[in-house]
Amino acid sequence: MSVDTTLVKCPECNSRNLTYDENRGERHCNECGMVLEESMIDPSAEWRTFTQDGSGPDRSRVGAPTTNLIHDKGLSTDIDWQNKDFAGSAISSKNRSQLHRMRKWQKRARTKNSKDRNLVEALAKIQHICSKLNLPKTVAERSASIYRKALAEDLIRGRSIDVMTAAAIFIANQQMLTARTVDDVAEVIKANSKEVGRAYRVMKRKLRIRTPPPSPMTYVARFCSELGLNMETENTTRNIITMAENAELTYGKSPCGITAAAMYIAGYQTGQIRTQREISEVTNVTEVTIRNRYKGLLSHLEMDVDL
DNA sequence: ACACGTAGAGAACTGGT
DNA sequence: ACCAGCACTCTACGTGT
Repeated sequence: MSVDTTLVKCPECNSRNLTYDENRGERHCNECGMVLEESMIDPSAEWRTFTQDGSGPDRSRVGAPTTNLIHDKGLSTDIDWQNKDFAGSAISSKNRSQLHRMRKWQKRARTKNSKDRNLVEALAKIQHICSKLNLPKTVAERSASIYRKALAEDLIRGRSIDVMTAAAIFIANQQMLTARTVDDVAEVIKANSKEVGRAYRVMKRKLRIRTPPPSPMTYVARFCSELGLNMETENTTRNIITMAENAELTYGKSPCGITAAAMYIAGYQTGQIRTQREISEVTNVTEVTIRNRYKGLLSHLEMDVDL
């Protein structure tokens, strides 16, 4: 997290107190919690430096950086479509047909086997889904790398590319704490979230990938913003979650459920009341679960609230 | 409209065999 | 590899304010 004071003011409350969160690719206001921009430019380094300690201004750049998002990592050669030679003058008709054949074979050689073709399709899909979800490029890159591993381990065959790309993206999202839910990812590819969840678990197990256990805290900024809750309520929500985690009330429970319940309680404490229905719609947690969770929180934590 | 509580189903994890 | 038991959430419903 870095605080950026040079840019815009919050359109909601005119505060200049804005925070940019690299992981989420979001800028939000610290006063009112408004999310200002959701798909910002990923600021992370895209090329390496060649100085001794790896820092410093000497950023040598030879060619484009390699990327997991192009199936051959962007390292292949393209033959220009123009029938011009290096000096720009036209190529004779004799050589033109040869060039045409070369282009054709170059294209075929680039995507030579079924795995390559699968990868080409999957990588395009990953970029599409990530952009729909406003996920930063770092997440897309990581998803691509996970998908490559899955393909190498033969986990894709017999499963839908859509679902497997979604699963890879969800793993990356969990690792980078970007606060998207399985439902979010599944919705883009119009798949059942249970399928995506299943693929997600299979992938994690077979590739021995570990993701940090999701904390309810991850979703606070996003859900509070979507519910139009101010900073006071958001901070109160965080306090409640901290207490719940310290009291070990969160293990084995759905993190969104805890977040939902904490927001519900926080609303009554600060006067920014949202109905269970409203919270349910934003968090995708049923009202029943919100009730069960907030009852549990209230009975185990000492809080002064009248609901 | 909102909140509450319950019953049954289903998915996922664990531990046993 | 299969199965039973477990805690949790969801759907669907009736009831209460």
